[in-house]
Amino acid sequence: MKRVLITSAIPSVNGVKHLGNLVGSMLPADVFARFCRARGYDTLSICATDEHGAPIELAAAEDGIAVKEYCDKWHAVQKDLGDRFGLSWDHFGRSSSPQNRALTEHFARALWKNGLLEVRTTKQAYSATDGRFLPDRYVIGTCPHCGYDRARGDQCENCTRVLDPIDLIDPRSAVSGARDIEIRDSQHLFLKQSKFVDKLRAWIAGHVHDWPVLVTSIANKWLDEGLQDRGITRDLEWGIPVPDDIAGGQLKGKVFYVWFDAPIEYIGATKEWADKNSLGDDAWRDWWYGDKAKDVTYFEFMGKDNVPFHTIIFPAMIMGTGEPWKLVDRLKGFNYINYDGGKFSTSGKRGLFMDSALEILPADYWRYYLMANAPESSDSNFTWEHFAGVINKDLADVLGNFVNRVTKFCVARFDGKVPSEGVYGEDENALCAELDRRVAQYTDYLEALEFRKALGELRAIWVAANEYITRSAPWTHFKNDRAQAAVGIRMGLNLVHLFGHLAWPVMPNAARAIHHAIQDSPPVIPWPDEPMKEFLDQLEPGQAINPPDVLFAKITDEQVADWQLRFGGMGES
RNA sequence: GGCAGCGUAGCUCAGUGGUAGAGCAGGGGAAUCAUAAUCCCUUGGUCGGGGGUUCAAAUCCCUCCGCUGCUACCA
Repeated sequence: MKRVLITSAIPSVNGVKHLGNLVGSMLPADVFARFCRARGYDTLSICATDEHGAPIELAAAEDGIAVKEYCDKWHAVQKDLGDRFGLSWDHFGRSSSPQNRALTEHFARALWKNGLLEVRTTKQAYSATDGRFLPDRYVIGTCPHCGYDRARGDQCENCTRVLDPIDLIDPRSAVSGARDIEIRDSQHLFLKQSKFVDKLRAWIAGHVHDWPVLVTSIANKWLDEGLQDRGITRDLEWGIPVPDDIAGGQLKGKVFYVWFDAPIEYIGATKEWADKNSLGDDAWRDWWYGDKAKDVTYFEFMGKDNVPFHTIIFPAMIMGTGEPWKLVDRLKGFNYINYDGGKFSTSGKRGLFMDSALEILPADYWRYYLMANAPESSDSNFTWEHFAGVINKDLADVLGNFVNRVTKFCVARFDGKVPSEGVYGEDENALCAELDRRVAQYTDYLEALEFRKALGELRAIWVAANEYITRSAPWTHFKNDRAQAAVGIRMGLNLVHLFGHLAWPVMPNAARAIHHAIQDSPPVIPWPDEPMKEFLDQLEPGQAINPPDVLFAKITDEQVADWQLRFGGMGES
């Protein structure tokens, strides 16, 4: 059986994610995972919260709670929102887990043993008032180039020049405002990325045809600019401590850089999953390690900001262990979705976040819209008018109304049972032939991770059903040829049944409601692989149906106006 | 500054050498089962500007303009 491993870039634990975060990683990963399960593949879908890094430490401090407590709280919130969005992870882990700590230590030891890590002394900003080293971006001061007085230590926002905290005039702590910034020596571990350039280049060259241009161009850009060795430890309290047996204990009290342990958490979370279900070590290792994992196809989903970490640093780490860990096979990167012409912003609370999205509409509305307009070839733009137009036309009018008109007619004229009279003729054969093509195309697009095109094809399938029922016109035939009307409605009901199957990866709840109009559905609604002539002729005549209530309520102009007001935006960023 | 992506119909986007496309919006018609939902026909573009290669360019090359992103301690 085909084995498919799916990971989505792990979201930072701090706060509720916005729709931009969702559309580039978690949502497409879930649509694909559901599709794979529907096709009967052996599928493992993994995500987690990324719980390390200076911003998280500082956010906890701001809330006046311990970092552990902060992470517990927001992990639970994100898990709950994921569940409510229908994200069907096999496991939603935590990068702070003991499993990830053990694996991170393992990776570091293997890299150390292979001579691919080295200790270097770096100059770091330190504030005695804060009692801590400050990451570059947490030192602010006056830009030496343009005089902007709130330049960050890593870059001046005003003139965009890249800076070093040492360059700043009148430097101060962004945490406390303290001015006692001094530069101290600090020792850190560096990953000798420069040793991997040729290997990485060859590996990436092998994927120019199955990765998006976006991904290979970002990866090659990093290689072309020359890979610098990268610091993989930080002077922080919260994180995975560097074990004493590395570098003779010189790094006591330091933790690994968040981007060192975060990708390892894909593996860590898989071990968490195995442990939680008492499956034993082989259960997780067979997905990731050695010969048993060779038949696994590994898919990663992420926004473009994550691409360098997944095409350069993490692969270098894996290659550097010299151990047979799985490298990604298919890397799907996404651009950004903008909100009313500006950026989504977590800190600026601009845009639409997962919790408020669910307050106003069910998850499936968002799932459909976001995948149908996924930012695959370039950034895309969310506007309330466009959103309402798509939902109303595609979901309410084309799909929802089809289900409604067919089931209502069946109740009114055929006693709410699948009619038995008549036999399929030329029109039905032609429809089956068309749907054979279209369903195959839809399937191919999903296999190819072309979500926007896939959903366009799904929509075309719904349109084909409306065209058929118009040609078939059972409401006309009913008056003098009941058998002819029965054929149209029987096919109509079979089409509704088909829609329940086809929509499930994208809209699991709506798909279930549609399927329920015909009959109960299994937990995983399987993919309709058989010829349409068979699939669309399988409902038992005489079987009772359950006409649903309105499946998709239309969005009114008043709602659009209300939401625009409530969620701000309107072009300002 | 450097690099990358993008620029095609009013809007959102397909289209990598061979007669400019889809959906939505707009216009006309049909139908009346249905959430006034559907179906058919249709208006609409010198493919960001300019130059070049070619029998042929939205597509390849050069150049300019615009938007967006990245630029390694924000993930």
